[in-house]
Amino acid sequence: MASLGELERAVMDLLWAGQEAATANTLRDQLARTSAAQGGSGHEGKELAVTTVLTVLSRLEKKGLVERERGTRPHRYQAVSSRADHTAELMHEVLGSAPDREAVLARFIGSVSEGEAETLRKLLGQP
Amino acid sequence: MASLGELERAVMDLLWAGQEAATANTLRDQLARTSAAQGGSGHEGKELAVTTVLTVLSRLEKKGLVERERGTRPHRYQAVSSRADHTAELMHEVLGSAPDREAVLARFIGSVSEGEAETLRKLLGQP
DNA sequence: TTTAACTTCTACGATCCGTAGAAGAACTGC
DNA sequence: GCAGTTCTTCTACGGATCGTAGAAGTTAAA
Repeated sequence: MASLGELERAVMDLLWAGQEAATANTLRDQLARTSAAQGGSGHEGKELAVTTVLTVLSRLEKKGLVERERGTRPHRYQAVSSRADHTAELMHEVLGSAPDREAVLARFIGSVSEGEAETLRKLLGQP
Repeated sequence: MASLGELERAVMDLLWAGQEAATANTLRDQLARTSAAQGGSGHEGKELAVTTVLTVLSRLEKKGLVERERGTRPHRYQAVSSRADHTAELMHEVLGSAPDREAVLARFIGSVSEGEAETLRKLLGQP
């Protein structure tokens, strides 16, 4: 139950990019600008209705990806976890469904760049 | 475009498990047996119509996960790549969409079991 | 207290997936 | 060669998810 739609993903990207919690209106404007100019993948320069953004935010909330402050008047929304955390979690999810985890890891490592391999070695440290 | 439905996944699991290419009928029977007894997740003991299996196989073929021998009379189907390869590819796909790959890897490594960390060290070898 | 901003409810069309019947194509035994 | 059987393709429907947004209800501001 982890897959996101195109607009849902665009919204998450904005929430992950900004450090502050955002309102639906802010997000709507950012979506309108994010953005024809950028190489943004898909959801660019659309003038969306605010209700559209609110619906998407509600769905993201139900999925546990977003939380909102209900206290403030324009509710403020923010990502529950960082993009890196979320992505890493997704990777574990994908990996977890395999009965041959070690084989998967082997293939995975096999096609990682040398730079990243180096990073991984550092992260793994000594036994 | 990588996510699979429940039945699609069950079929892939069978194709990945068996080493030989299988026919729709074989798969149908295996699906009927794979199986109430097993802890199979979801798609168990259903008596499916063969056309149902064929439809699913066609969809998997369109997605590039399965290929079929059209020459033989009952067409024979097999997975294009091993489960491990496919899963590793999926992991790369998930990772690839992130601008902060190293951060993701860090989180990922952070929540890997010690046994797997050991495996990873071996796989990475020396610089 | 009227109005403006904001949220919730409801809904519709598109796509995807599980499911399968109907119709068409090919093989097999006579 | 023909009839019956087997197999494939085409078409379709119902449920779920997602993009999209109007209508109605609620709260804050003037």
